Amino acid sequence: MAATPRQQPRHSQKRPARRERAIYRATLEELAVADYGALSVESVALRARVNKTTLYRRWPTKAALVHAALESIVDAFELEASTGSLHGDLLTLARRMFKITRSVEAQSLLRLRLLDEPEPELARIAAKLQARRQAQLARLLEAAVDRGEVRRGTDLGLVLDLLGGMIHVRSTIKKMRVDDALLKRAVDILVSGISLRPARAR
Amino acid sequence: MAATPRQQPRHSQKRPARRERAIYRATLEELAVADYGALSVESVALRARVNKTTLYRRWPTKAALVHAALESIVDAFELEASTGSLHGDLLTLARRMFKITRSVEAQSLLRLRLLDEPEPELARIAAKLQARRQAQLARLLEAAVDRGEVRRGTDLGLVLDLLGGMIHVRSTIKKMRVDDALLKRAVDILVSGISLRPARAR
DNA sequence: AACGAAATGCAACTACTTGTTGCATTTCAT
DNA sequence: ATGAAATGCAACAAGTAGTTGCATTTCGTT
Repeated sequence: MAATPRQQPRHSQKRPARRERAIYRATLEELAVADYGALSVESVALRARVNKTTLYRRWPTKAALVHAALESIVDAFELEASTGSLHGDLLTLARRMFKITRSVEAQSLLRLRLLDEPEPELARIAAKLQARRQAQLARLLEAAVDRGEVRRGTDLGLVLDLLGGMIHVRSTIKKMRVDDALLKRAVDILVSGISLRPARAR
Repeated sequence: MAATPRQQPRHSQKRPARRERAIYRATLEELAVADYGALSVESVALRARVNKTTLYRRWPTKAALVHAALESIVDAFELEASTGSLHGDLLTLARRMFKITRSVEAQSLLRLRLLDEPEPELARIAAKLQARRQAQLARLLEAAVDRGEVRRGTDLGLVLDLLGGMIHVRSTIKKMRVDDALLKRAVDILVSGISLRPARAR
């Protein structure tokens, strides 16, 4: 259940050794294509080109390994500048959401959130990471809201989940192609739905 | 890989024996709380109060068992009458979606869709079932569309996925409470987004 | 009610996967 | 160059998955 290797690494602790990072990456990659239940420490070892004893020595259990890999995810990213319009900002947001959705990190985080059963702790951590990421995304909308383009009382979290949920369902679950035209159509609908000015057909 | 028990049951074939149905149900229930990867034939046997040899004899592999359980899902349900307005019909649709989302069947279908890796066949079947269900749901919107309340050229599939995606993310992934007020707010946004008449704050 | 075929339960077993340990070899800060 | 820490390797122990033979039960048929 340890979140970090048992022994303090003697190398410079500043950045995790590249081997360690390779292992975390391999773990997440495995988790992006397979269940947590189906994930085996050996498969991670194989992918990371490392002996399985190495893994077992540093992380006593599968859960500990995944835990550490999770903690290694840094979810900071740069925020784009505001485009100056609600429509533009929401589209920027949608594109960013889509990009994130397809990442290895997001895929494995999803698997862990769905987990919840044998390792609730992992589900909790995954949830926290995703919440943080979502909060960052939400800031992309702030500018438009501050500009007063959005109808008062609008539930912004809901708008985010409408957009993000659609992207998630189409991309991850239905494995449909999600292109920019689709994102634009979705944003069109939502903008007409929440903007102050009466909706007009585009 | 057999979808049905190896031997023809000698009993009346009309309806599957109740034991068989109990086994399928146990399989889906297990699948609703655990990975496909973590799913074990023994756990299904335990839940169904049946000896594991019985399962192994009738379905040679775990995949075959799950396959059969999947096929046993009947996804017909009654369609509510139209409420006479786009808003009302969409709300009815949303409520129905939410109800379905929480069902054992939907939970296990989701797990199988996410699978795709060791058993693409299962993912394919799960996809087909969900598509059929979605098509049924879409019919709830037909009335409103026929009435001409919806803007021409509106991508109805997209609207469905906006709504359904949000419900899925909130309910299944984030495990947030989804109440009727939330559904109403979502429908409000979407209706203003797609209806012909200029949107008005409610 | 009685018979017999099919299905099930039970227990023992094999095969495979997972996790552990001892020892030789490599890595790396000093 | 040296030694402590980390790794690889191979052999092992433990646990889980799947199989088999046989006794018992179930249930349609007569």
